[in-house]
Amino acid sequence: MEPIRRRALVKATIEEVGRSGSLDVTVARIARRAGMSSALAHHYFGGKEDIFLASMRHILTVFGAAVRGALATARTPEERVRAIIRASFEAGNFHPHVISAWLNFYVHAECSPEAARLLRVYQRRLHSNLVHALRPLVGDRAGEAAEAIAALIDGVYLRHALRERPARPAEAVQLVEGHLDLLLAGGGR
Amino acid sequence: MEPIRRRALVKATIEEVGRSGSLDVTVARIARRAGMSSALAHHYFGGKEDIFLASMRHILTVFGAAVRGALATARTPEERVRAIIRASFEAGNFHPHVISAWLNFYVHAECSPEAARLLRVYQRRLHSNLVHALRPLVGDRAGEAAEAIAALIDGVYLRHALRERPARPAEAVQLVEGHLDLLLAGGGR
Amino acid sequence: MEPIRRRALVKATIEEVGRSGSLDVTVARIARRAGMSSALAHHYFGGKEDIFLASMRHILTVFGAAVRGALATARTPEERVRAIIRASFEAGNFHPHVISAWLNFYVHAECSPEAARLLRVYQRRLHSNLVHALRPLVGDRAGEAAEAIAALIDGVYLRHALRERPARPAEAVQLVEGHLDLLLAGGGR
Amino acid sequence: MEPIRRRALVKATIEEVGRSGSLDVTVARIARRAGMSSALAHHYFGGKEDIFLASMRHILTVFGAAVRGALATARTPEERVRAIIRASFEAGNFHPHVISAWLNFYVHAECSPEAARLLRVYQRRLHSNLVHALRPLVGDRAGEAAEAIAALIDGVYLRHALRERPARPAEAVQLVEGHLDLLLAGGGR
DNA sequence: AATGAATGAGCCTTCATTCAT
DNA sequence: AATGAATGAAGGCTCATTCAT
Repeated sequence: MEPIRRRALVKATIEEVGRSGSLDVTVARIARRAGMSSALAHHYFGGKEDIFLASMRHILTVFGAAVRGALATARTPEERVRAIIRASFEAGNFHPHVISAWLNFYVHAECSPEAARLLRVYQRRLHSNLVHALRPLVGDRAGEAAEAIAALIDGVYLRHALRERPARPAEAVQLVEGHLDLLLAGGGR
Repeated sequence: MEPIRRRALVKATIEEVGRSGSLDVTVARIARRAGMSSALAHHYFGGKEDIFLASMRHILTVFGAAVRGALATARTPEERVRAIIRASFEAGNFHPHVISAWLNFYVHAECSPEAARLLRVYQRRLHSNLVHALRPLVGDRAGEAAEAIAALIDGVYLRHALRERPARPAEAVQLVEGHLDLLLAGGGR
Repeated sequence: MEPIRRRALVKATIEEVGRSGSLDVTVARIARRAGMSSALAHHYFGGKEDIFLASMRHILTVFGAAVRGALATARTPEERVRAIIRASFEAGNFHPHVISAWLNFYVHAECSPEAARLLRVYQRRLHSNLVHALRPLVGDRAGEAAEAIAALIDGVYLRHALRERPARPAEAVQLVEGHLDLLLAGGGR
Repeated sequence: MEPIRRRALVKATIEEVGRSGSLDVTVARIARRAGMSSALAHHYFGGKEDIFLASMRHILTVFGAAVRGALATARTPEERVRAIIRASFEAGNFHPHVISAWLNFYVHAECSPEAARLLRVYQRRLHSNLVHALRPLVGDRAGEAAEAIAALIDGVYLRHALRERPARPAEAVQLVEGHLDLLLAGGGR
């Protein structure tokens, strides 16, 4: 039972946070959407913060899996970079509720050490993946390039959280790949 | 007294929200930091939400003034774009507390219509400034280019909110201008 | 549990309002007298106003039941009128706390639409009962007669709310029946 | 200045209490309607309760004056009784706001000793006036008769407080005089 | 495994009241 | 005579959390 309940709660949390656009959702609401009592939610997780952390972990895990999956089929360095970008805006990750929940958790990291830790892990992995893929393409400037692409990805997420639904993954990808195109075209020398 | 008190409250709000990295700060805390009772804070503003909106308005006003000031001395289109970028990361705007408060208000706009309205005004103005400056440089692609630069600016802000203090305006500017450099170098053709 | 708690709260409300002679009683006081936390009171009712309305509804229900019960055993029109009068001052209704609570709710109806609605229902039912019983006795003048008796009942209640305890049902009945006696004696012609 | 300000406040209080149908009106509102600051209201009266008491005193004074005036022109005992009844529903007293304020103060007496004292004075005077006028008409039964008429007057007031505006003095008088008519017609023997 | 029952803690907000000017 | 400025106190309400069943 436990894993089923936990999954249901995580899903409900993302939906509820995503819908309301705020972490000020009651445990009772989340539990109700997950089809159980709030007492049970507390039983399976320690408390509200733990539910949030589990949800954040889930979002980051899904994201990581998407990147890993995309990287597996990439053959060239350039393909690897594009794979990371595309994975970032894949349907599963780029759903309005998920975007909003992601942003809320992101901000929540400012006052939750554990959330900050999770986020740093994600950022470091993304950065390392990007650097690894970019090095053969731009050499020493891989670090800055990775930083710019990561910022661009986060910025696009941020701006989508406020936009009217639904999100347009294709546009998002194009915007970030536009930067990559410039980088590869002009940056060769 | 009223303008003095209001200014003090806005300043205290930004500081308190910035420090804690969350909008879950009590009116009492804000008022205490501003050196008054919470009753007085409610007297001068209507309530908590109004204090937040006034603070957000203040941040956006300061930002707008910085951009306007920077634009005033720019002579060429390229200088105009760089002026906007630099103004975005000017010391006054790019203070850790301000960054954090800005981000929190940004997210708050997801569930506050008035905050959303304020944000849209800021976004539209930034976009229009960028497009106006970019058109002579990249022609039809000014719209996309503006979108990318704006996303980059927001992304850098977002990532700085999580970083350990203090912020590094110079690095931030360089990151965004790096994109502009690529754009202008590769966009000639 | 719910019905038990609700009953306890209604009872405590009437007692507390009756004792203090005012609706300015805190939910906490009411809840404490009912043996629970104020949070639970808010849980079972929506808020203070709902607690008041439920209490008013209870008073009017008890009153209505008393009248219905008394009418059931009345054989003649005159007995019906006297039954209504006596039921109005029956021990259950004419308890000092109940009188005071009733009066407070009555006045509260001036600024609470739902309370006003409840009161109108009670008034209309009382009026209709009286008219129905009086018609065979005074014909066309049943309407005015009902109005006078109702006003007399309310006036006696009002004046008892201020009196030192305890109430004297017998005197109250006699006062109203005195009017009825005059009506029936002089109204023959 | 003082008497002018006090009069203005009393008038504003009756209007404000009458309009809202509740004593839960802020001193600030009352003062604003009276065209002054709430601080000044506190200066002239000791506090909120004193403003209420002065307003109540004013209502009772006006009422008393109306009765005295009416009694002055009455020649026979019966005329005296009718004079009292008519004075009770005179335009000045029977204005919707005044009725509502009167009722609110009446109920307030349940938890304000001084208000209770004022009310008792009014009640005693009314009772004594009625008894004095009724004695020549109904002898020993003057006490009960006075009680009934007083209850009827209060009841009519009470019921008018809830009614839709405007009040109908004529109907009110007729209702109470109807009782008197019965009393004099049937009570002679 | 699951929940209804229950509460302590805390926050926003209101308002009568005071005081310096 | 008059008021703007200021606050302490208090109340309604919410909610995360606990616990007995």
